[in-house]
Order: sequence, then C-alpha cells, then structure tokens
Amino acid sequence: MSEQIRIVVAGSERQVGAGTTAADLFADDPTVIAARVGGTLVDLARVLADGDDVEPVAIDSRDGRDILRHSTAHVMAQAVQELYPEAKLGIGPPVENGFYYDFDVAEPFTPDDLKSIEKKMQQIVKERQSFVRRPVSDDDARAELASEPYKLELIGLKGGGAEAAAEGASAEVGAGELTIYDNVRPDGELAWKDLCRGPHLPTTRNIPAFKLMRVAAAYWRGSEKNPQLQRIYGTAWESREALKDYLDRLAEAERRDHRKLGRELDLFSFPDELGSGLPVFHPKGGVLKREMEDYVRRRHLEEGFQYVGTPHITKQGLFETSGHLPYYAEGMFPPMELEGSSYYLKAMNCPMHNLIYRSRGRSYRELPLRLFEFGSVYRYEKSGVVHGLTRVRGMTQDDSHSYVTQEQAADEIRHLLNFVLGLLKDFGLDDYYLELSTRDPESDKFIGTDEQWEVATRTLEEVGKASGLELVPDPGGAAYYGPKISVQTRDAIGRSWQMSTIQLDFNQPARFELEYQAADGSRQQPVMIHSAKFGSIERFIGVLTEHYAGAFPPWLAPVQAVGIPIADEHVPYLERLAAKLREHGIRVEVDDSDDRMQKKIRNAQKQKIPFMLIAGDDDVAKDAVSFRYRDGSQKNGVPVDDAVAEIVDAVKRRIQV
RNA sequence: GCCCGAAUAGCUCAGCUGGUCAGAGCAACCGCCUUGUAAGCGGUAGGUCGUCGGUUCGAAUCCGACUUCGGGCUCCA
Repeated sequence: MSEQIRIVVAGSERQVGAGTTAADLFADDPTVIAARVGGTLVDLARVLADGDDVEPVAIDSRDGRDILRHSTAHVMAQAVQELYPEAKLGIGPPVENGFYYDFDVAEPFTPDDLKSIEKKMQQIVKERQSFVRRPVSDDDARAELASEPYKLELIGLKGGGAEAAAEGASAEVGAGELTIYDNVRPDGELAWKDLCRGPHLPTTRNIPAFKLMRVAAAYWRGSEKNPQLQRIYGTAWESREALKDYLDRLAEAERRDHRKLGRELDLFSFPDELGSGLPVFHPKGGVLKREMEDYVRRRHLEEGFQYVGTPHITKQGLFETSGHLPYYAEGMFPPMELEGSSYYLKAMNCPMHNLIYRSRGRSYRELPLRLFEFGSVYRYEKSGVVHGLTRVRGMTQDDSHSYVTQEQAADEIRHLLNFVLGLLKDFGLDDYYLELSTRDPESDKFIGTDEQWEVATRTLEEVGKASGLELVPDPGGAAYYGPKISVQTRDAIGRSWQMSTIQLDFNQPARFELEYQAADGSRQQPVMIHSAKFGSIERFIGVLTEHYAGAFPPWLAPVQAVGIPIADEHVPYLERLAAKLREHGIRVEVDDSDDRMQKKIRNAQKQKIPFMLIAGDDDVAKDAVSFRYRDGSQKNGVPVDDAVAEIVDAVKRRIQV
C-alpha cells in the first residue's frame, strides 16, 4: 500500500494516494479543465501535496474560459510560427470574450493569412497536443528563448513590475519562478514551446470552439514610443453553441450601431465637409436632443442649479490660469491669432464658470452655489480615435460646477450622485457601477499636493462606497486637477459606457483665487465639484440609440404616432384624430401617401414609430381607431378618447411601450 | 498620432486579373392602382466611380499623396 495524503476536495476531506493529480480527482467530469489549489489556479496535471485544498475549475466558468482562451492563444502563436517561422512572439493573454497574441513580423497579416492560421490551428487542436509545464531558471529560459527578444525582455521584468510594464504580461511571467509550456504531440515529440505562467488546458483537444476575429496593430508594452506589433484577436468558447451566441451578440450590436441607425432613422450625420468628429443633428435627431435637453435643464433647476451661459472661445490667459494649457494643450485646437492675442476654442467649461463665481464677492450663505449650462466644447481628438457620436471633436456637455465649503463637499457629491442616477433611470438606464479614477503617483501630469489628492480621493471613495453600488478602482485615470467618480452604465445588451462624471477639484479654486466670506468673517477657499450628467449630449444620444436599438420610448420618439388609413377616404378622419393628439403636444403624422396600407405599416415599422393608428370603415363607424404597436401586436376598435389618453399617458409617464 | 483595411447614385451593394463597366434593388419624382396590420404595377431622373497627381494608346480598376470612414493601439466625455 502506497503512502496516503489527506486533501480537501471541493470542501470535503479525502484521503488519496501520494502522487495523485488534480486530473485524477475530476476524471469523471470532462468539463473540468483546471484546478484551484489553495486559491491558485493550476494545471490538472499538478501532483497534489498533503493538506492541499483543491477545487475544480470548469471550462465554462470565468477562470475556465480565461484558461481556454489563453491556451487557444498559444495554439494560435504556434500556428503563426509554423507558417511564419521568422515571427517573434509578444504577449498573448486572455481578454474579455477572447484573447490576442502579438507578433513581430515583417509583413502585416491579411485576412487571408488569418484563414490559413485558423486552418493550421484546427490541425493542432485535432492533434491533441499536451500542454506540459516545465519550471526553468531565469538563465535557462534566456538560453531557450534566445531568439525571442520580446520574451527576453519580459524575463527581465519578471516579478511585481510585469503587469505594470505591459497589460497582460503577467500571463507570461508570474511573480514566482519562470515556467515554459511545451506543446507535446501524442508520440512525445515537442511541437512548440512558449514562456508562460499557465495554467493551461490538458491538451489542445480541449478547445471546443474558436474563431480568429481580426488583426490590428498594437504598440509593444502599450507605449507609442515602442515598435508596433501585429495583434491577432480571437475568441474561444466552451461549446459551439456558446461561440455562436457570442457571434450573435456581435451581430446584434452591429444592428444597434448608432451610426447605422442614425442614418436609417434620419437622426444625425457626419458630413465630410465639416471635418472629422463634427456631427449635425437632423430634424428627427433634433427632437431627441431637444426633449433631452429640456428635461435635463428642468431637472437641474429643480435640483438647485442655476443656468448660465458662456462663449465658445477665449483668450489664452484663461486656460493658463486654469492649468489647461500647460497640462491639456495637446487636447485643444491650436489658437487663432487676432488683435495681438491668441484665442482658443473652449475645451472645458470650468474656467468660465469660475469667472462667474468670481464676478463678485461670495458669502458662505450662497454655498453650495451650483452653476450649470449646456456648454459646447471642442477638443482636438487624435484622428484615429474619433468614432460616431461616442467620440467627437465638438460636443455639448451638460456641465455643472458646484462651489461648496470643505465640509459640504461630501454631501454635495452624494447629492450629485443621486441626481445623476435618477436622471439615468428616467432615460431607461438602470444598470450601472461606479469607477473611482485616481492619480498615478508616478506621472507628472497631475497638479496639486499629495494631501489635497489624498483628501479628495478619500471623500469620493467614501461617498461611492456609501452608495451601495459596485466601486471599481481606476488608478491613473483622474483628470490632471482632481480625482473623479464616473458612472459606468450598462446598456440593453450588457455593454458598459462611461457617462456621468463627478470630479473633485482643489486646484482650480486656488489658481483662480476663488474665495467666500465665512461666518466668522474670514476669507475661505471653496471646493469645486465638476459634474457632467450624461458626459456629453452627443455621446448620450449615441448610447441611447444603441440601448433602445432606435425604438425610443414614446416621450423621446421623434414621431410618436402615425395615422395609417385603410383607404384614402379615411385620411380626413385620421387628420381629425391627429389634431386632437397635437392639442396634447403629441408628435403625430398621417401617412396620406400613395402607398398601400401594408406598405405604410412597413414604413412606420422601419421608422420604429411607437404607435400606429389605423382607421378604416369599421373604426370610423364606431368613432374608434386600431392600434398596431412596434412588436406587431394590435388592439382594434379603441374609442378615440381612449386612444388619445393611452398615448398621452405613455408620453407623460415616460414609459417604454 | 501610429498600423491595417475601405471609399462606385440619397441608402445597400455588383463591376474578377486596365479596353461597350458605369449597373441592380430600395429611396426620390411622375402616372395608374389601392378597404384591414411589414414591400401593388409601370415609367422618369440621378454617379466626371472620395480629391489631386502619376503610369498607360487607354484607369472605377495599377502607383503616390491627401480627405473621410471602419477595426485596433495610444488617448478619452
């Protein structure tokens, strides 16, 4: 009888023979592809030690998918090096929904190359190559990987610095000893190897479904100063069905693309003549924009904000005072020279609001003083980042600045956060988490003292935590003048968008020498809190369009109802109904075109109009109308007064239908 | 800004390797027709093929630059 060890398997204690591997424990469950021993993910081949606490890791769990994707990335790298032996390896970590691997190759990959790489990968998967872990010393690793310059660089970075050095790098080199994974064919021949922390799937055969998605360039270790590598993105899933679901989700996202819907629904466009990132809103998009602005303006007033207005350009000095020019100049359009001065397009509204604050003496009795406007700002976004309405060069922020005493800051942040969340809910967005963006102590792009940052960050953190929402750290993500909390909103298909931001700022009040007179007669410096509720009107419209897939709730819908006659003779009847609806402010049209009724329904459906009001002889006889809704359902013979009431009610309550 | 890809009628797209290749559907316009929940029929008009150069006897097609868009990197509301 061999020696026995005691281990804990999935919570219950067991006695097994020495030399037992994790694979032995879970041999009857093919979905288990790795294990967690004492909290650390390990290969199934790991030999267990006495006292180990072992949990199975299923391929469809979060960790399991990461391992699957990481292993698939290895298979891809192997395929690439078999097809392009001169390709040098970068890093290849799992990412959200997939993986990538970076390669240094002389010629960029083409879509055809992807096909051949994918084919080669399928061969490797079929071959059932084992992933075999092999610890190596640093020196041995250097010797083995002498022809892989990027890997050598990673070996040098091993330890705590690896992840900081390059996102994903810790997937290659962990904090402990280095390991190399050998891909071994069933006959024992070494097929390929890569420096890797692991763990991996037992064999390539454990990859049920994968697909290469696209190729792109990426800077080595994420810095513009470094050479660009060719990055191939792929995805891998625990089953063919899961892969198909994922591809379907991508297709759904494409159907919802606001750039496409904006064109189809005649909401907005991006004329080349204007330049990149400068959208125009068409009448229907204008309705959407105006409804939003009207509502948001009203809500600001209700929450104690005062509406102000400021110009789009200013002399250079203002942005020097604010600190924008020294710290933010590359994000601004270059200046216009006139009358001996340099004028800049406004990139942020805060300096102007500061001038309003400073226009006369302020009393502590006035605080919190809340200034708000739809401020148009222009930012010189780099040409490669402009994207539809979500990343533009000219935008309107629903921007406010609250000036408060030090003591009032936390309450005001709480107030702003509640206000913002309420607004988002009103627009049908009710799934979100918070992100706390702090400064990077290593960087010199942040101004102010350590203590100021410390206090500001702590204040935001406390309010964020107290909100009960998930609070995710975002180190280094702060604005140069202060830390911020942002609300990340998840849309109808689960994507998250950064919308609202609340930023605490101790710096600008000092730079502008803002002050108020306190109760004791002393002069004190206020704290300033920046807040954009939707971030920008443009981005918000883009996000809303995708969230609703263009089928806006009635209160926002550019056309809320359309009258569709069965025959021409029913047009006057519908016109009378439309007039009644217009008395209640409903945006209604009657389709009196030459099209047949069926075609009119199709058109209205494609325009995603919430209420189709159909009338023929039957309806006219009963002083009624028949509803067709966007989902294709219908409600016939509704008395006209009831019909009007239903539509008016839906708009008033801002519900979705 | 960097890398790769793309740009043909208002929209979606054909047009392979340079020589009747300037086309289709939808939309628009004009007629005719139209009584029950996603496309009635016929006709008309519309593009110097993103722009500017180049190669060529000849360029939508090949080359270069620029503009704009897409996917990434970096950055960001």
